[in-house]
Amino acid sequence: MAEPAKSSPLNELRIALPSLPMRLQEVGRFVAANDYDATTRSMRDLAAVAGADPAAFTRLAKAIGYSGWDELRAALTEARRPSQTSPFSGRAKSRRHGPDADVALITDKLEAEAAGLPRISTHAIADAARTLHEAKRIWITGYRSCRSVAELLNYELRLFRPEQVQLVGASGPDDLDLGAFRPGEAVIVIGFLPYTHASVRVAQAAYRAGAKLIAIADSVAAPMAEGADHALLFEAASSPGFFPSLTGAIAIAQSLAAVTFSLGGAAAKKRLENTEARLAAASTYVPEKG
Amino acid sequence: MAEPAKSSPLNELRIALPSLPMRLQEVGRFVAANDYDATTRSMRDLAAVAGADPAAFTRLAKAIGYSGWDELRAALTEARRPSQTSPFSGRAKSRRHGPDADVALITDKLEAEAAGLPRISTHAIADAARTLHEAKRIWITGYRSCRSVAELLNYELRLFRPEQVQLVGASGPDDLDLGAFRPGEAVIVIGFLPYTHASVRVAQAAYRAGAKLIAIADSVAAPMAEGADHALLFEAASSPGFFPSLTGAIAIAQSLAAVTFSLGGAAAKKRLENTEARLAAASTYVPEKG
DNA sequence: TAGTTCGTGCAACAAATGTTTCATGGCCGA
DNA sequence: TCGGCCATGAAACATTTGTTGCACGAACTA
Repeated sequence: MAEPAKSSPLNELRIALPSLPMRLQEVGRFVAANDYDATTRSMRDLAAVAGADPAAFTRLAKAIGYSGWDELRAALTEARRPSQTSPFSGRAKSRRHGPDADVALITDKLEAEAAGLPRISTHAIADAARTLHEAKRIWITGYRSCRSVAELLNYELRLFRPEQVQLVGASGPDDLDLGAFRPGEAVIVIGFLPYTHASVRVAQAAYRAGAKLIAIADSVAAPMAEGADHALLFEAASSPGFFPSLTGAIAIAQSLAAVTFSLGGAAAKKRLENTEARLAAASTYVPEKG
Repeated sequence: MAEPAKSSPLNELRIALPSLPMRLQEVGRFVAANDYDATTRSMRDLAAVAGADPAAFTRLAKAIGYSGWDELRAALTEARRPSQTSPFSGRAKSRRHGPDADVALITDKLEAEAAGLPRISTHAIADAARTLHEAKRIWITGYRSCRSVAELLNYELRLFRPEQVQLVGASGPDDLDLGAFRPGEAVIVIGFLPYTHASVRVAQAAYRAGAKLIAIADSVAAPMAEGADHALLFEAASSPGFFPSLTGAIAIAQSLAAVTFSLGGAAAKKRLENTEARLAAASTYVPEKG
């Protein structure tokens, strides 16, 4: 009993998938991966592309609780209906109690974050990327929740500049790295209110060492942004009483990496391809099914 | 001759409309206004809704240059295919050279990400949060770039449930943790295309152990989302040639943490306050200046 | 080992689809 | 007013659709 929410037909399919016979799993995955074609093409067409028996689709539909393929397809069709883009469009925002309160809370949060993204200064990011491009070495710092942003940046930059990018504190105490800053290098510090002492120390160390400083922060008043060569600002403030939002910081980090890669030109592309080839060779990834 | 650009079937229809017989105009307008149903429902269904003769649809198709209704519908279907991820397709996207190219690139990226955020299923997040709330223990997994999301989630959840949240692989090889999954616990897996083998293994381990599985992924077709109790989907596809976007995943993670905290009520609030007090006492943060 | 169940492909089935034909009715020009 | 033309709806058509019954083979049980 207590079905876990029959929300969408794709969901039901996904949930039931592991307990299905092998061939039904195959066609089920095919439907999940090509749900648009599932709603528009005929069963036999799908079977031909998927390399399966037409009957399998009927059986699949019945296996997950529908009377037949027609009914499943109708459900998929309704789920994809474009006018349904915002099922909450009413925006009643009852906000009172019950589960709806939580939903409204998320909706508000997402909308606020979506609104904040376009406010990011793209020119500042482009300038900062140029600094990164010219840097002999790149240090990245982030503490507490900002550590996740720092690590993402570290990961993406290392994809095409593996030897020159390093996370501060990755291979020992931070203090060791702080002494290693040199002119011609770039230091990225990520942080927002309340600011950690450690991040401020990094910023100061970068300043003293004559390294370029790029601050990703929530305010020009942030201590680590003071005197930074580049200040990339995002909006962290969100629904009161909750953790600040890192969505903007992540968006900045990703854009920064993308532009830096773009500036890297053919050389960066080559490096990235090498990295990807190495990962593929190690069979890190699940092969895509044609 | 000299067709005025056969861009989209809807366009051809619109252009040819005035020169058509009255009843064909009616049907044509109906198709233009309900093109989604035109691609999914049958000709007779449409005729019933439009209050017209089924044959009119065939005649309409032939009147604007198609061999029949099937061919027109196929054209409409292709025109609506979602793989053309750019709803802004108009977008001249000068993209030429110079510094403006980079700026335009970031702007596009941010806009696309902002558009993707409201499409996240808030109900699914609320449901998943309820599962987390009831879980005796919470495991979090993410590899490669998704590790940053996993760590953010780990950080935020540990703020108010320190003893019950753990990053898979944080204290030794992953395999040790995989064997520790138990019924009544929750496992969160984050990943997108290309999927790592490791993340799929975690999902399977969770399934076998009878633990609740929450998948944060870019598609219902993601291997780790199969059979998951909750699938939270975001859009990772971004500007071609660049890394997939994690903005959506971060937004989901933050919302999940926020709602879970909200469900925790007074107890969670108390825990969070304790944690904050401890951090402040260690003078981790720079004091705010009044 | 023998018996049973279950998954799977093939082929035949009835229903539904798109198309065509035909008859009707209105319109315009002679 | 008559005759040809075209638009239109209804019905018959061949095709395609989704479905189901059946047979074969693998996996499991006793």
